[in-house]
Amino acid sequence: MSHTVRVRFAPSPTGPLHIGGVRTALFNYLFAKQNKGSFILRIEDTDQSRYVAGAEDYIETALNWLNIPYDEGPNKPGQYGPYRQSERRDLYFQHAEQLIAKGSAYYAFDTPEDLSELRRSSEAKGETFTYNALNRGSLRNSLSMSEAQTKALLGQGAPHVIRFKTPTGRRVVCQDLVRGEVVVDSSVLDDKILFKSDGMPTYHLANVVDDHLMAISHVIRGEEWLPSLALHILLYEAFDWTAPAFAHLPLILKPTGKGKLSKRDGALGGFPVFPLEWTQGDEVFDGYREQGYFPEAVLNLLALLGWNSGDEQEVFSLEALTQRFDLSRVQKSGAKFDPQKALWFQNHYFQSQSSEFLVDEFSQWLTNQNIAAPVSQIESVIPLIKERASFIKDLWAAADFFFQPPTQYDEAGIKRAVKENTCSLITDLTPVLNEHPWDSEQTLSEAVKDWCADHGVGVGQVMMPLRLFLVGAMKGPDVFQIMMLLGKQEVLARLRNGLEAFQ
RNA sequence: GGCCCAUUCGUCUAGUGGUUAGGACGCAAGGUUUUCAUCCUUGAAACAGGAGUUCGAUUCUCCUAUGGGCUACCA
Repeated sequence: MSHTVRVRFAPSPTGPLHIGGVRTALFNYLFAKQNKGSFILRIEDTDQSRYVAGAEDYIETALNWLNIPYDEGPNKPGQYGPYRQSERRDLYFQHAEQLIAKGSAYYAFDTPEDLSELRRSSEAKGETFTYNALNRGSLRNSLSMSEAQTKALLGQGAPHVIRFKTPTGRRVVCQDLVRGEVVVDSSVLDDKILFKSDGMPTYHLANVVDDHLMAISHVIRGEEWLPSLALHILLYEAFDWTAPAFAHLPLILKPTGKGKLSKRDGALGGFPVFPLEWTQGDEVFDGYREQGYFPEAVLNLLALLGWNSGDEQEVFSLEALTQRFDLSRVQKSGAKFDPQKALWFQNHYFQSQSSEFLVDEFSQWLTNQNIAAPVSQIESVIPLIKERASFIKDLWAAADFFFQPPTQYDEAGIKRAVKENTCSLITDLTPVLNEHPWDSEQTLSEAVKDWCADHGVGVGQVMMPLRLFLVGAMKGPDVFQIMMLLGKQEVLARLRNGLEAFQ
């Protein structure tokens, strides 16, 4: 096939996009880019009752933050607009009527109450009510009524829907790019509503009409749509249209427990489920961006959920993914989300950032926290603590002692470092430090070690309390590096504080 | 219940009709770091079960089990 590749991401603005949706968007984006095609954003807002203000903006912002922008969409119209389904309702109505004219659809006047009553009584008998060829003849629709009756009802403006007249006894063979052949017997399908009584289409109609009208070549969507695939194939047939190619992506599952990942799993498991923070009422849902994840880390971890390159590479830039992505290597089974691996990816990308970038980001963070710190100090500190952090905010925990003296000393550290003779040792060592020219960590280190040797003192007996007094805990980079950065006056002051605390 | 999809270490996964079934995350042990983190080395850890096809099945087929999805005038 040499057709132009056009794919779409078609979320419903009913709330924030979660990472499953983000992954669908990513796979669509990758497929479009690697085939020099177009990535289209279509907003599927046909359910007015579930519409959530702000959700569409959220989708736009999330795609931008992740650096996977669309080529055509609501805010970047191409020649196939509009890109919001609510703005295309006439199109759907025309096409539904077209189907009726062809005998592939019909009007139905059953009320929701009628239908739920039918479902209830079926269930009571241990059966399932299905609106299809078996009973459509005995329900209130244009198939069971005379033409005059139907016309009269329509003329009165009686509430009605348009249903698909599912062909019976068809063995519908669907081709899926990740699953191969999926066969469904059309007799088990029900006559799905295509057009609702509120004047809006359902997903099934809108989706098929739009994908056709927008010249979509490949439909890449979540596995939750696989059961509807046969219906969609039948709809393309009824319209006499060529169906696009389909690929159904495996679902992202909860890290523990059962079922697909959902909104509240994040709070339970301590990891974000959403790319960006989202507030709903008084509930706040965590976002990767707000947690400090880098977009490239999020993209990478999502890409590896349900796809792999076939070799042992796991770290991919967006460019590399665009090169290597392959629909046929998409996994068939659902993937449990692993928050630990997410952290690992973030750490990896954090470590590969330049010091300049980290200095900028950390300076910004400090400013936001109202912590004053000279840039020169930050520049010196970053290389020393970078490998101890995975997020910008971690840098503070790893480096706070560079900017302020310890206000308390870690209990376990005291136990390890402070012995009976510690204070006298440090007291005796102080003049040595005071007289030292403080020219390099090398000579400083030699001076302290020589002193230890001269006095028959184990180096550890001195190093441990030095660290504790300077840092406040048994952590951090090399003690002499810390001393050089802090400067003689500050070091001596902290040692005095320490001595006071433990004398 | 019905329909559809799936099933390799705890998790994400590679893989083949004959392999010591490979990697990554996590975990454990050791080493480096006179601290912590990093890093390095090593280790434990899997083909859901049963039939069948075959000289031989983790690989192919069927059944069972388990998991997942769908079953709305939601998408």
